[in-house]
Amino acid sequence: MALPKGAYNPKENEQTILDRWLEACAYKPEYDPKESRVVSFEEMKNDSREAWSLICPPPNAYGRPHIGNISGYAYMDVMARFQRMNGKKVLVLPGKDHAGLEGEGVFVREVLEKQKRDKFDMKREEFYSEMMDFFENNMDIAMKDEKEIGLSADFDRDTFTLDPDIVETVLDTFVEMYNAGMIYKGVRLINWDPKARTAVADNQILYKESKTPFFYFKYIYKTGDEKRAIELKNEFEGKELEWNYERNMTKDGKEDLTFSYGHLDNLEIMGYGYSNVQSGDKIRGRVVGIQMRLDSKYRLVVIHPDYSGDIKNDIAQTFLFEAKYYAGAHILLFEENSNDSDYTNGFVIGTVRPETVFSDTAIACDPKDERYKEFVGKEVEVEFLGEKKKLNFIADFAVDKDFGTGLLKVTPAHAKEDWEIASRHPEECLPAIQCINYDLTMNHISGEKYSGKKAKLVRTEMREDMLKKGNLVYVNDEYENKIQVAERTEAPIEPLLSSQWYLRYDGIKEATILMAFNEHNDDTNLEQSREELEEILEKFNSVGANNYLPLRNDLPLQKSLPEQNEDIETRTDSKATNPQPETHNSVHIHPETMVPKFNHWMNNLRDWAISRSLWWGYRLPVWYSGEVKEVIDENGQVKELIMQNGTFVELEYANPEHIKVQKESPGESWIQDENVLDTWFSSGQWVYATLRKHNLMDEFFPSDVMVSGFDIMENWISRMMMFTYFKEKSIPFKDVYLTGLVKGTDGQKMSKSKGNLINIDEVREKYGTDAVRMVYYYQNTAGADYAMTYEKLDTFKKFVNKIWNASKFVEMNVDGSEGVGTNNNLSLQDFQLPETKALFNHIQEIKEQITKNIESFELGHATYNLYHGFWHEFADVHIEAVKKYTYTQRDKETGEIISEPKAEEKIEVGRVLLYALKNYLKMLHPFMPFVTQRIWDELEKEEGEHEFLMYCKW
RNA sequence: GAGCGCUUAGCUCAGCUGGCUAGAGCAUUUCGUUUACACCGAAAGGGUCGGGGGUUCGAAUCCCUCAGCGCUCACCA
Repeated sequence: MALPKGAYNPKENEQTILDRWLEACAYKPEYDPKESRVVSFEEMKNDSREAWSLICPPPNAYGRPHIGNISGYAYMDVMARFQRMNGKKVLVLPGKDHAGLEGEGVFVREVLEKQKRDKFDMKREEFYSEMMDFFENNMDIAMKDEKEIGLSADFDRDTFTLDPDIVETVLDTFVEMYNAGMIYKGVRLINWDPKARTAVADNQILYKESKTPFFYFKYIYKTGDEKRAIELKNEFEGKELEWNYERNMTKDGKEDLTFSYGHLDNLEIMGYGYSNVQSGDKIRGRVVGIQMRLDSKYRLVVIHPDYSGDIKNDIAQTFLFEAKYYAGAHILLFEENSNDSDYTNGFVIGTVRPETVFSDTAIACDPKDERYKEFVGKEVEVEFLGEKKKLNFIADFAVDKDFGTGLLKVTPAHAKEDWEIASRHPEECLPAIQCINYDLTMNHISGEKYSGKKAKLVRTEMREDMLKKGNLVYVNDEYENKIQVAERTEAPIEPLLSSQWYLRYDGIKEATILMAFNEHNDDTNLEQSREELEEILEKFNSVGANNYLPLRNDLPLQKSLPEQNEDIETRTDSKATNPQPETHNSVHIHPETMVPKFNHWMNNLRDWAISRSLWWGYRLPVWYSGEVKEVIDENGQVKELIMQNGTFVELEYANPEHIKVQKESPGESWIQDENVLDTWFSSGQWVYATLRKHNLMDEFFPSDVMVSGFDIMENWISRMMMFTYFKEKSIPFKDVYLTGLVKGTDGQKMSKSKGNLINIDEVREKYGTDAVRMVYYYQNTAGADYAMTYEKLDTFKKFVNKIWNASKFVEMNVDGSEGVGTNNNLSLQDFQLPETKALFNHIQEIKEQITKNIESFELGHATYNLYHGFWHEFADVHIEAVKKYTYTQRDKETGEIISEPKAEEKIEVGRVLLYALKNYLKMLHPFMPFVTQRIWDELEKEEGEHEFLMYCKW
């Protein structure tokens, strides 16, 4: 019964201790610390201890948990052990994630490709079952890591996202949401990867710098006064005029065009080719053209008689410059062309993709743009390449009046931004028309000449054609932009229409914003006030989603967006008036600074595309009564057809003869949708899905804390809140602790190429698990990144050893002493000596600080208190101070005994030392479970002190 | 472009709602100790708390502004 000599050896002790905990089932809520045994499930439920639960975020089960996952376990474990020590019945529920897209990717790469096999040679069932084997194998490895870092979780209840019970819950939710009108199928814009022939998610897109010709083309618009233009031409062609200069404008930067303006009779005059004109001077120049504007005003264009530049090109650029100030201007060059089509006005629009013009459904301008005001809300008939078509003219805040000519062609089928504009103006902009096929050839919508040709080729051909037909104004060949490229294939993304399943967030979104509502949510952060949100929610809950929401259809949700120029004065302190939410129905995010970020995300939520064309995951519980295919019809609209009695008819999403949404097949002839659900659809249900599976809802729901990396706060935390609200009308958890990013040994972001990766086995072996854990906690704050450096590891290895040695000292001084007494009931009155009193007080103070810090999730502070308190106060000050009562004092030179320790004093010192040590061990235990348990094992227990520190009273 | 954050000792970082001479670890220098611990102890040096301005009796801490860096989102027809 004595701690062995020498330094603490973690390797020798950790496994033994871990095995004892596991064998005793000490991690399970069924463990009864009073009787030190495992009770039945029913007994556990009747156990009156307060329940506390934490559901572990499931790591991707295709490999070992990474250092970030493991750091998460360390945080979770502190909380769990702390709660046990405070007498709670604790459930820590671990799990593993199937990681749909990524999981399938890893399996295909790591297993199939190495075996030179192809997914598409396999049957779906065969593929699925092989993958399941692969995952099951990996899950055991992952669980080993969880155990070794000391995570005190109920490993018997480890849950996989594809466990049958979980699948049931997830699919039930899908059906319920569908029935509530929240899940719908619709034709929407997707990011089409033409190389992989699949849709890719927004976050799998990269942006690549590229030089693309930028076309300014004209939608010819006849104003009916072309005759007047011809008269002006005849009157002024080639004449030299003398006119009064009014103002001089110099274009900044590289393009050295100089303009001047003036009047002659009733005609405005614009001259160029003039420079350094003095105010008030007369200007003389030759008329080269007439500029017409959509409001039918005319302007003569003149150049300096000595001008020797490239008139045509200069005028084109002049025109662009002008277009910024005068809508729809058009210039006639008298010497260049006499084709009548050149006398027309038009809407000039810039684009890098003229081939999509055939899909335009509207022309949009900035609502603040005075130039086009008179056209907004009207239908205009325009001409392009000799064809007439009608377009709606709309105003939308997404258009910037200062960019280009301030006009935007709305092409909902082929541009994301346009799709969004269209969704705000469905009447004017929809249905979308698709003119490009999935193989990037043009389809029938683009007319006979281009149909069947590659879109890129058509773009070049159109340049010529537009010029001939008077539709081309100017091309900037030096234009630089960023094009979207698929991350995997590097193929340029083509936005196209395709049918997808979507989840509409209405109702659950408002609920979630309210859940996280706190003092950070002032009016500047939220589109809607708390009152409005509550109103929406009340409506959502009282009438049911189906009545509240617009019916499912393939139109995007109509939504009014706020005016951009809100009065900034309203920003003032709404902070003070915002009521704090009730504790029981709100989620507290730590650190609070993440809340505005969270709100930003929530306010910008769009309908979520939940289907993925994969095999690994939850296949959609959707059934079709016949074969389904997607086509582009004669009007360019993407439609799904379904085989009915031998012919294809249009698939009606609301027709139960065509589609049924249910878990079981409606019958043999019904065909199940090929897609699986996005992984977040299941992880978003993780809290209640796991607790339901284990029949623990009554006891442990809602859970207490969720620990997660801050990088998935938006994707995961918010979805758990939304799903849980939908399904349980409750918060999923009370607190969210966000962890930062673990950086490498050199303080840089960990990456294989930098060679700064941490090998967890190696580090644990060399420094011990307790030291590794301390590095995660020490001086770290929620959400902050931190580096796992060898210096820090070394520091805490030494700290572990310091605890070890100080314990040996205490042991030496209490061993055999009588009357150490009931440590749990000691008070200041039990101590007489100033040194023992001081130590006793120190323990009270530090305990108070540490308790407060753990409860407020300030683990960095708590470990700082512990490190500093144990080492520099307990060991360096207090232990040194009491030594004089326990040592025989000798004269340094002679070696003669000066004084002997007094028995009474020695006992008192022993008592306070043991008291201090035991309390420190308890306080250290949640952070450093192994070494503290090891030392605890050596100490004599008093009544009420449990064999396991995690069940000792805090 | 928008949102959020960071900038404190040579290095890595704490410092929460403003308050006594601004802290820790590592590193550096000096001294000490071998009766818990050399994986030790005592002490020292080292900081215009990114720059500038403001509020205040008082600011690293609050406000404004500038600069540099980082993350996230959106990318401009």
